Amino acid sequence: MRRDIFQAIADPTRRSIIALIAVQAMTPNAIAENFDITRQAVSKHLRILSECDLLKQEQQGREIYYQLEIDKMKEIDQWLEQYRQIWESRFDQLDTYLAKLQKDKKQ
Amino acid sequence: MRRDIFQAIADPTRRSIIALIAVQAMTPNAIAENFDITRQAVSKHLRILSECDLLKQEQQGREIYYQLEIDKMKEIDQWLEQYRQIWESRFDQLDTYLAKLQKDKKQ
DNA sequence: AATTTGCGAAACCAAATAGTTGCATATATA
DNA sequence: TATATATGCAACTATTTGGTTTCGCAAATT
Repeated sequence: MRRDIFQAIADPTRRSIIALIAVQAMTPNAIAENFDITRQAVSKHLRILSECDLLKQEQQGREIYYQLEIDKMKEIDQWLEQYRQIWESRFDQLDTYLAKLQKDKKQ
Repeated sequence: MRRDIFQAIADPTRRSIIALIAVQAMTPNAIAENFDITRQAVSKHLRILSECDLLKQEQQGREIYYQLEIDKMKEIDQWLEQYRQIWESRFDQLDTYLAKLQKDKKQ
């Protein structure tokens, strides 16, 4: 079973859960109140998010508080870095122009 | 059919295709040479990436050059922004500490 | 003109996904 | 002690996904 952060954030419900938890740690029941799906479905999302280390748990009696592991989000940022370099570069447009010249040459 | 950029980058093959095309525009055949799947499978990935405006096409005779629409990648960056604010903030640790105090109070 | 090449579309398939219901268990509370 | 609550897990289901093979078409090549 593939389980990485990109697959984790692919689901819109999971992105909403991440946004919720980013503000403050919450229990599965409290989270589920914000969605139209069952608590069990939320629990499965929490498991998926936990499996790729996006969440950490803290048990408080019979309640479990889920909290966002914000550092893990940096992985996406790191992946984006290579593309950020492209769009921030002023040579960007030049490259495109050169590629077009290359293609036109073939015609 | 759901089709957004987060679902598009969820697949590792598609992320590789994005990385390839980021360097220079390529034809489906040329892209497929880099993978162990059929050209048709690559074509389906290209369609998915195109459907969420991550790629643009340029026809050159019977060849089609696919190019990365780098601006679209900024959407991910924008989504990350809210979390970047969290991890870059020095109040980050304070918030966590306050949340813990809150929870401990309940015990 | 006949053939090869580059491509997309369609039909099909196995596996993964996101949801459900039902259940077991541990902790609070009456 | 009996009951209510919070949670995770398992079994099941419909849909989506990522791949395949087969096909048709248009552009290049012979």
